[in-house]
Amino acid sequence: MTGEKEILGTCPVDRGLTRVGDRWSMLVLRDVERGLTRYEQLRTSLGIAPNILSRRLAALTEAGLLKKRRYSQRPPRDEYVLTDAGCDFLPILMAIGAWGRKYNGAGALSQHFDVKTGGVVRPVVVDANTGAPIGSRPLRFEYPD
Amino acid sequence: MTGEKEILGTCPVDRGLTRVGDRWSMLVLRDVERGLTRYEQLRTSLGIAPNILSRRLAALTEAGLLKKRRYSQRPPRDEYVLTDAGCDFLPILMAIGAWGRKYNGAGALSQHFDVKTGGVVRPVVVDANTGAPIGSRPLRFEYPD
DNA sequence: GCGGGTCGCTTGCAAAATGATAGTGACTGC
DNA sequence: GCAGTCACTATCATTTTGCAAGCGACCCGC
Repeated sequence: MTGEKEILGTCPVDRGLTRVGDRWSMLVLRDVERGLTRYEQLRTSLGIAPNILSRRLAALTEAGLLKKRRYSQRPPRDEYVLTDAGCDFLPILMAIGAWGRKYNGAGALSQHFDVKTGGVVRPVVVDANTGAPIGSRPLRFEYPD
Repeated sequence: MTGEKEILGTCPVDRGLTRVGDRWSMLVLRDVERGLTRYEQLRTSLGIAPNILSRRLAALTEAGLLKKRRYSQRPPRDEYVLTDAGCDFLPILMAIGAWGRKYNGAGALSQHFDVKTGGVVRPVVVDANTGAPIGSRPLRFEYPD
């Protein structure tokens, strides 16, 4: 489906986008996170064409973000659950969501709340080493060579 | 070029992806961050077809992530620079890069360093309220309605 | 045991996006 | 003039997407 063969440059962003770099894939992951793990649930929630959904699910499975889980033997039916790689991608979706809210956020939007504190979650990308938000400190870019 | 008219659901992720949800757009932003702001620079760096690059630049400009800046009056030539919205998107690219490094990172990859500390930047998405990485605490999803 | 109904898809075909290649216009520098 | 650079546009083939219809394997009611 996807070629899976890529020349693979030195850019990690490119590497990441090779696996999930399209709208539907990300929206599928978002819905799976919300508990919509079955084909029909995803199809109706997203309003996506069935052949496209099949292809996205196969690509995401192939890419290692989702895996199939049999939830009924007879009739044989599978649902799609997040792998570790898939779970690790979710924070990125939240960051995209935060950006979307800020710059395209007119009207009422869905939100995440921290169960313990009850507060709204405000996703920010920080450098784990310094704790400082990315963009607040000067960075230097370095090529491997 | 892009329809620009969307029904706009209640999901902020969807809102975000409406503006940048494709591979080339993100790679363009990445390159602009690296200082490749001119058409020819972008085209040769990305290996993208000129018509596609034109369309992406127009879409990103329309979407408010880039703006044109005249750098030569005669001959009239523009370069593309990041707007505030564009700059705010960069941390997301770094998060995608971190994910790509982790799950698709064989071989030598380019990296960001903190100029002050000299250390490698490790982008993580945290909740600004608690400081805890997204995924480390239980969250609740809530629809507007 | 036959006629729905659900679920998870596949198939066929039209429409839209992408991509390769060639060309164009406005210059500059010689 | 004449070559060269830069930022594109135009044309067309290829690829991807999307819609609508159908299909196979069941289950459920009668």
